[in-house]
Amino acid sequence: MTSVALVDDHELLRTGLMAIINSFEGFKVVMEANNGKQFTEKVKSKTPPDIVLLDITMPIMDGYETSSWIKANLPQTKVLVLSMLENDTAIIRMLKNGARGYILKDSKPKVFKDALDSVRDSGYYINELVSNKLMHYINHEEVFEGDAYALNSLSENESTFLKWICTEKTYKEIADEMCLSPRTIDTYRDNLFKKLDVKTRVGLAIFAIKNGIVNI
Amino acid sequence: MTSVALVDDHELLRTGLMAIINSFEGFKVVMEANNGKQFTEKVKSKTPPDIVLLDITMPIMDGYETSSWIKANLPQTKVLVLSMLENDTAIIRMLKNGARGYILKDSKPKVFKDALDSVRDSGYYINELVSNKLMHYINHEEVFEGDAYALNSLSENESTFLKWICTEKTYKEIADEMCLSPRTIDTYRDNLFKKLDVKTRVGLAIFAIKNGIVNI
DNA sequence: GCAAAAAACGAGGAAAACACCGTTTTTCAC
DNA sequence: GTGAAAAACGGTGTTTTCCTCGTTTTTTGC
Repeated sequence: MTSVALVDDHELLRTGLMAIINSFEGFKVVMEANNGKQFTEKVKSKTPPDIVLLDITMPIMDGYETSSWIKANLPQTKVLVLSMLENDTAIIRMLKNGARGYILKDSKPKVFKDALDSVRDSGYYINELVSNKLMHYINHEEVFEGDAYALNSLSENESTFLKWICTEKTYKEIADEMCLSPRTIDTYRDNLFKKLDVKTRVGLAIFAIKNGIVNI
Repeated sequence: MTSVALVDDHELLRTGLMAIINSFEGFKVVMEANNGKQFTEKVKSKTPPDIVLLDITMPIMDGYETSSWIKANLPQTKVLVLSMLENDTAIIRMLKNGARGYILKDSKPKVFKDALDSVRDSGYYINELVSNKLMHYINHEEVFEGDAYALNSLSENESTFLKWICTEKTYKEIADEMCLSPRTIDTYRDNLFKKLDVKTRVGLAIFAIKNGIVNI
């Protein structure tokens, strides 16, 4: 019997998933959590699950962090990402953080079953989504290195700044909110322009939303 | 037996929901659709369902349109909204378009059951989310009128403009793309600032993304 | 402790965004 | 075809954003 944990902030989706998974031969849901933080706490007092079904966009501790944590602390546990995000950076970043497979929330149940089977049996689920990104990654490593690395290397302040970016505040007002000089905010912006390869504040906002740094 | 249709583009969520609903005493899922358009076609050859569980964000024909269509064409069918969107405009707009209740996708199954029961028995499900918005709406009708109406009344050009807003192009470049004078683009922007009650381009971009006018 | 790297800060200027004054052209009901 | 409404357009000035030249302070590796 393969044990599965569900980590997703949508309780209704979790309930549905649990029904589906428990109906699959050989799988059983043994743990649920609203976010990564809650998972790390719950798993302390339990046997780690074989597979973690992990969402990316979650409050408090998101999927990126959670996957890294699992990779470092629960070497026997395999992460299967279940997300709405379909963009290159999110996929590559999760794979780099130790995920064994990546499926979209609007997949068919058949795909879902295949993914679980494959992760259990071979340790990985390589679908077209993942293989395409991997191929592209091999051929354009520099680009993804820059992008995915940047996403991983965002400092606490830069993440906070990106949240403020997605508001109507001016940079001066953001500086006040973050208790920093406007000039420092300028530096943050210019660094992020380079890191994320965008040229305007709108570009930053779109990036932040696309990658789940802010939830709107 | 109350018949239920599921209209949502996330197949996995639909499968889970179906399992949950069929486990409820007295409810049965009789129809599924990926979007509003598919629903309107499927329902032609069938008995209309008693309740439609309707998502907002969908390709081709979204929840707003679908709810209006149901209101006009299937007077016996009651719409219960199941969405991720928690913003005032979306809720008010769906209620105006005939929805009988509005629950979030991260609700607990208990809430979900209550909502279905209530819509079946009394025709409505008034939870805190809805009653708060309704109360606020009563007291600030002009505001919501403006907001919800604006969303409905965006012209073709304004929608196109909002798509360009979510890029890194300058207004001058947008003017070129849309074959209009920069001055006209200025007018579009100023009108939308008033209509949507925002002050900056970032505000416009967030609004466009939040309300599904652009898909990122 | 010391050099290197990273973070925070400063001044000044060009470009874009925003605000306010408007006019001309097009559309459309009557 | 006429008047009203909507759409497109113009000029000017302020504020914000973006860019370029930096310096000072703090953190980090050795």
